[in-house]
Amino acid sequence: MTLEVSSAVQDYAKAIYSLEQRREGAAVSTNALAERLGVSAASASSMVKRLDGLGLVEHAPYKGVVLTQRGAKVALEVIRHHRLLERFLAEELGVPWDRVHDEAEVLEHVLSEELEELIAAKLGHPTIDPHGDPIPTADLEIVEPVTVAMEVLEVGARGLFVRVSDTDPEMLRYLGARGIAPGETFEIVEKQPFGGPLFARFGDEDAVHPLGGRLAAAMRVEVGA
Amino acid sequence: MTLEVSSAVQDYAKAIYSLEQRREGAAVSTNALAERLGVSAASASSMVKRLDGLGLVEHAPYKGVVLTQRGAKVALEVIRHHRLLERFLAEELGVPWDRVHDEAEVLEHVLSEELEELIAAKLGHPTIDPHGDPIPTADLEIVEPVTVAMEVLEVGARGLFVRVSDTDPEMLRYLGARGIAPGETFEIVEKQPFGGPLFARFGDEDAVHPLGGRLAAAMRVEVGA
DNA sequence: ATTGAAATTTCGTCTCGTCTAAATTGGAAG
DNA sequence: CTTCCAATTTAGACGAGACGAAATTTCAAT
Repeated sequence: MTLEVSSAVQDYAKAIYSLEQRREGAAVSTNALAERLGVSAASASSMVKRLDGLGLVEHAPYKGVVLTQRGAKVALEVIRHHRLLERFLAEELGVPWDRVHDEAEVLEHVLSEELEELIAAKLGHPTIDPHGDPIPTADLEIVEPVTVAMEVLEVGARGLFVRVSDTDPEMLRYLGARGIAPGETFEIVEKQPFGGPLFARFGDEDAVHPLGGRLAAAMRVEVGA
Repeated sequence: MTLEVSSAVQDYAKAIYSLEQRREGAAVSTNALAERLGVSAASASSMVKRLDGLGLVEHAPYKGVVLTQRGAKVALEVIRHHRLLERFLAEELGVPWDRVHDEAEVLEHVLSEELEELIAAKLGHPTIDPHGDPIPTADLEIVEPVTVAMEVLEVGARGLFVRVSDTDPEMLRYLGARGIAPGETFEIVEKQPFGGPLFARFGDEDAVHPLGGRLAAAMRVEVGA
């Protein structure tokens, strides 16, 4: 068995963590993991065995995988690095928000703990990244806010646009070009039937933006207020 | 033959470049390379073959290795990353100068060209790093200033402390604790015989500092007023 | 209960970068 | 001109991480 928590191991831990979130804590299938990471099912399967050997996951063969305490710690450490870096790149270096994800994806694995701390301090210990994703604290606590997809809302709903997936640059550029970012309040002014687009006003702007398809699914909001 | 310029390949190119500098352009021996990188001679030998296959070096078996144009470009790109990062870490994040080297050593391999440019711009396109080493320009030109080791100087010599190796944190902490950094003028006030230490005054301070052994060898200076 | 498709794992192989041990070469000293 | 030593290269192996193909398991549908 191996002893090192390599970049690859970190990526697997992060992916499992993220898939566990989505599936409400249920075991993560090898296939889902493979797809998420863009590797073959065979690769994911053998890597899962390694993670098990490292004590980072519980693996019930053919039944999926669940992070252990230690595995979650590895994942949250990398996620903290990733989101702090995204925030840092956006805020201190002016990297456009549709590109911070890819940059952070490689930097996250080589960020030392000292540098992590210096960056966090410089930013004033932020709690969310540019896409609205929460940043785990230094002792790896994280609060996932309860949100719903924008697409489920009905006309008249008001709320706060909270977060959006950081993985699709296209989508982020689209939102960015229209000045729509997490932190804005909104109101649904119209909704087309049969899963059609909805139309929303953001902040105190007059403009009404059509939101449909994958976009309305990716945008997470807090309702009420 | 392989096609990728991996981190390892970059490290070898960088090491060869640095050893070529030291040996005034002469071919670099496999042994010197191995020692520099902390790997076995066998590893260096096989890697040299790969670099040759990649067109990054000319390898005359048993005679040593010389960087090609392409190889030098790879080396200078990494050196630019390294030194820009050192400067950035020191200036923007307050990393102590004896630690910037190790941080930069890993970050240099994952820095994108966009980020490199943003960092350079933010720093105002600096030409030297915190240890006084010149930073290659964006089109990879570099000017190595002509310097001599401080240890060869005689009493009465005046000049400018220009650079010091970034690889020995101990040494850097020692100098830092005494407020001695590249950019300071100095004057030699005393020199002990038989390769003994010399004594120098820096800047407009009154304090006289003894400098001997590896320290006086590592400090590079420009002489003459 | 049986069967068949889908998910998963196993098997054998590949590249990268390292190692040790063994073979080879070059050059200096006699 | 030989001999011998140090430097170098070759040979063989390994671990990490990936792959495709083949075997296995699960599970839903009959």
